[in-house]
Amino acid sequence: MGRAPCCDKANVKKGPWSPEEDVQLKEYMEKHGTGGNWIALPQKAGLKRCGKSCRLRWLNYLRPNIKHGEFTDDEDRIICSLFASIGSRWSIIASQLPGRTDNDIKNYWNTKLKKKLMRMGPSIPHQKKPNSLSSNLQNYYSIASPYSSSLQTHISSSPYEYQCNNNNINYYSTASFTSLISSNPCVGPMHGDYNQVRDSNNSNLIMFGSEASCSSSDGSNYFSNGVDENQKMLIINGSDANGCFSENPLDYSIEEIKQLISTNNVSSNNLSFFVDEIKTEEKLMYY
DNA sequence: AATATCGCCAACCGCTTGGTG
DNA sequence: ACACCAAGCGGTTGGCGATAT
Repeated sequence: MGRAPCCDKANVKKGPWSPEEDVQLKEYMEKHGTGGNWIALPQKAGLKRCGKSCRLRWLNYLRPNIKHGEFTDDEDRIICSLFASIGSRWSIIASQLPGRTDNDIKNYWNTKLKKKLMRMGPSIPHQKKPNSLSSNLQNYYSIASPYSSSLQTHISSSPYEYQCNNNNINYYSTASFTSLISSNPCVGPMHGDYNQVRDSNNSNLIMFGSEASCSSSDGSNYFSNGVDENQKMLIINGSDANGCFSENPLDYSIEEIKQLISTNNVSSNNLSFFVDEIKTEEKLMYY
């Protein structure tokens, strides 16, 4: 017993879409939208296609504001960073890259980005050399990328970390961002405003700062300081999404972080991170 | 010049999720 | 609580152009 087909396979066209079909679908969508039912759409639009096929064609290619072509370095970094923390959840990753589709990002990762990273080894662009403080630490790292597509704002936890090539992108220190959110309760919820460290077995997750989503996958269900046994997660300065941000994670020195790791029984074997000096502050990066 | 291999990406398949009655 | 169904999602495939042999 197989799964019932979603449409009459004998009477639907498969394979690449012709320009005529594209026009037909686009015009129908612009006039009527889906009407909340993709399955019924092809017949209404006069297309000999399966509803799923129409949906995919619209979402991945025809809908407005789709961005095609080369990925920027910033996009690369966001993808790497999110992949490191949540894995291949392409739709979530895509939600942080305006104009990009999950399919596009998935293809890009599988065909190019993964290979590019393998060529580069554990480091990725914007890495700074570990300084003397981190001589006993490995130099795995990735960027911390607090990011919000809803604000169209890429927020760095330090205004000094990223090259700003685009005047439309604003950069905030964590402190100024916290203040921005506190004074604008209508802004948000924000997603991914956090820094993490994982050990090399990918089993211990240490989370700094605040997190805004209500999904548990990124640790946001664990808002208080302490260790979560199931997730093997040490939350430092955790807080919730609704404007309730805690103190700046940069306030911790590396010695204090080590102390927290040790007193909370998080295994420090092969813990892979390094400290990056920005001005006089110590900053943890995560991989 | 002919053929094989590679790289890319649009599209498909089927499982999971979430809404509804 | 349960069944049903459409949408969402991610892994995989197939076709096509580019490159290598």
